[in-house]
Amino acid sequence: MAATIRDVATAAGVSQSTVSRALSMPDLVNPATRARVLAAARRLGYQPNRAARGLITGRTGNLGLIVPDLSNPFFSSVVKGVQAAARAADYSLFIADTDEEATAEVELLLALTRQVDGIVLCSPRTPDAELARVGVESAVVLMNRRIEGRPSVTVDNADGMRQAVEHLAALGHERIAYVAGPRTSWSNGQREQGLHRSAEDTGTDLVHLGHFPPRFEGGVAAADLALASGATAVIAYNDVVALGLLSRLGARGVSVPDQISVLGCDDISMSAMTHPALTTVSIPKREAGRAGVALLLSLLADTAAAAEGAPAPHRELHAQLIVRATTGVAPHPDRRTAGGHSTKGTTR
Amino acid sequence: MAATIRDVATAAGVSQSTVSRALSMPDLVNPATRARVLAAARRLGYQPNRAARGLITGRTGNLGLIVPDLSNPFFSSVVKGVQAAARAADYSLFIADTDEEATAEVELLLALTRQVDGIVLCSPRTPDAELARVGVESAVVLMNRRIEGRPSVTVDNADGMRQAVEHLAALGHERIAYVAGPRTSWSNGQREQGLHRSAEDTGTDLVHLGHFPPRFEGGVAAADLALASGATAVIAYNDVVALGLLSRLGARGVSVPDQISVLGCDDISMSAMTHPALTTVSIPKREAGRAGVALLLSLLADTAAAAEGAPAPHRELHAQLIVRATTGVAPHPDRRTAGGHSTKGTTR
DNA sequence: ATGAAAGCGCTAACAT
DNA sequence: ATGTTAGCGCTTTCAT
Repeated sequence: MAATIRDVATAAGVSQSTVSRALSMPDLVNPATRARVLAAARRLGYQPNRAARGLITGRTGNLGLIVPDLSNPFFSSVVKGVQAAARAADYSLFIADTDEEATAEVELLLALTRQVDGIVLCSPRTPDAELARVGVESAVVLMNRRIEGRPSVTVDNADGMRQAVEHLAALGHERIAYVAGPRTSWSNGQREQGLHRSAEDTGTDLVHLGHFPPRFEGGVAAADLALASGATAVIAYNDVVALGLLSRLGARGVSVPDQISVLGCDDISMSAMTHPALTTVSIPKREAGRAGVALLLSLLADTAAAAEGAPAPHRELHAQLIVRATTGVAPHPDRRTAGGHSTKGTTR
Repeated sequence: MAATIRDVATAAGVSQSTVSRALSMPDLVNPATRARVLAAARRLGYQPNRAARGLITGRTGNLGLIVPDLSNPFFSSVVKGVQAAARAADYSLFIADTDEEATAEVELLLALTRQVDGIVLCSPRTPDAELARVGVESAVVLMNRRIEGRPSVTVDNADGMRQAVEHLAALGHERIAYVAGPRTSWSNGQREQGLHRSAEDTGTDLVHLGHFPPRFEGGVAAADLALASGATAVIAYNDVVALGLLSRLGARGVSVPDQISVLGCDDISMSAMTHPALTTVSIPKREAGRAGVALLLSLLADTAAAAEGAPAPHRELHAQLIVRATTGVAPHPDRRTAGGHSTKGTTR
């Protein structure tokens, strides 16, 4: 059996309380006895039982994180951020993967709530109404979803899309296709809004394709539609879909970016490793994870304020267009100053 | 406050013991009272406090997983397998990321041990000797590392490499370069052994390059050495390194697989998404995760056997060469039956 | 079949 | 500055 606080107390010749205090409120004990206690603790390899502590303090020292798919590189990065922030604050982290199932989300939420002080719910698939109905004890921070009255961390997806459209418009593109992600995705909705607004502002035609599953195969399937649409540039719901586009376009012998430009979103690490590399709208994934934990901790710090009808805190992060040295985005084929394309332009 | 077992007892008009029994030993209570208890529990939204239960049963119902880097796609897949298996067995999962730091590994091991029944330690970076010194209460299963007397799950890396070499030899390659991974990696050691043995068996020249960091940049850095080595085929420590090779070779205008063949290892999902797709040695990552949990659970089931000097259980999984439709591997440039290369062969 | 009571390891009043 | 006591929510004897 592992050493308990009693063993340490006996070994140090003091009472349990003294041991407890020596460990968690060091200034309240005599330096000499504290030293004795610490020595005994180390000698016995004592590790406090956090479950027992939580039973009385009401705080578990654990946080929970629920994500749709751990093997999706987007979520891996978020998880990494959450994990780092949790550890820095001396919290342990429960992680659960729902396999994209909305029902598993509520289930896990309920199962976790008793074991943690707070939960980060990442990119929830559960409908707003149902999510509102779930009453959990723990503090819950939503990530990549905004619900009025709920703490949340989001990214300015619409602005990210605006940057993308303005970039393409500046390069002379007049007709842009968007390969849409899942209908139920909040992020996709935000992105569509941003696209439509900035397409209008820049006087660009926007062709809406999909919805497609947010995977490689989604991009493969969308490629032919994108070509047929007459668009000279395609924006994909995310980088993985953009990679699918690149693959299918390559297979059809269509050159990127010479014949058509491809733009991704998320800035997963793979997006920099392809030929050509992807121009993409970078989402600060790790930062979002950190921010989620920070929000959670602030919520836990003053539960009083939370009980009062204080407005739910919300943190919005910035999305940033990334253009790489070699990239899948080029000027409109007819508007290039360099190369022999200008002739072609006047021929029309 | 959340409902406790007392609240349920009061609501159902029975004692705490009866509620407890109704929930965990259903046959020991009268069906009628059980129904009453369950109804009350549901009505109050009762969720048992697992920490309190663990305090008395000595089992936490939690498992721990320690990995070097969550955002590495290899580990994401392993995590996914562990997570699924844990959930299926009604265990919650603590996950910790060490950021590749060996010291963090021991630290986390110590911190986790009190909160979990068992731990999967994935691809440990800690030296054997130090790892042996760490005495943890919980059952620990090693993954991707074999230490005598310790339960572990490994993959037959050497055989995977043998398959790769035999494939290349059959295609006529006579000189193969290996871009080595980290010196301290157990897997890399296994792979090197397999490579050397099968190179000898097939009468192939093996050129050893590196060690290189197991990242994209590692492959980029190794590409020029590989070209200069005179090898007609390169095997990379893993797929990410192989992608780095592809990138740099492409930048130098070297055609893959026409001029040089590239082979990866791990079968991360990205390996199927490139142009050309990677031929790779597939490691059953999810399966390894599942196997780790299975081993852990069997260990927990009969702690008696574990206490007796029963041999530490070990599970070895199979690695499998994957050749895709379009791939980065082709026959030796001089030995191709199709195309105009045969002339070139005789010219020499 | 059910209830009463003890106790898991720990912290937080309340003494001293 | 330290010790004593009660009790967190639960399971498990031991009675009944």
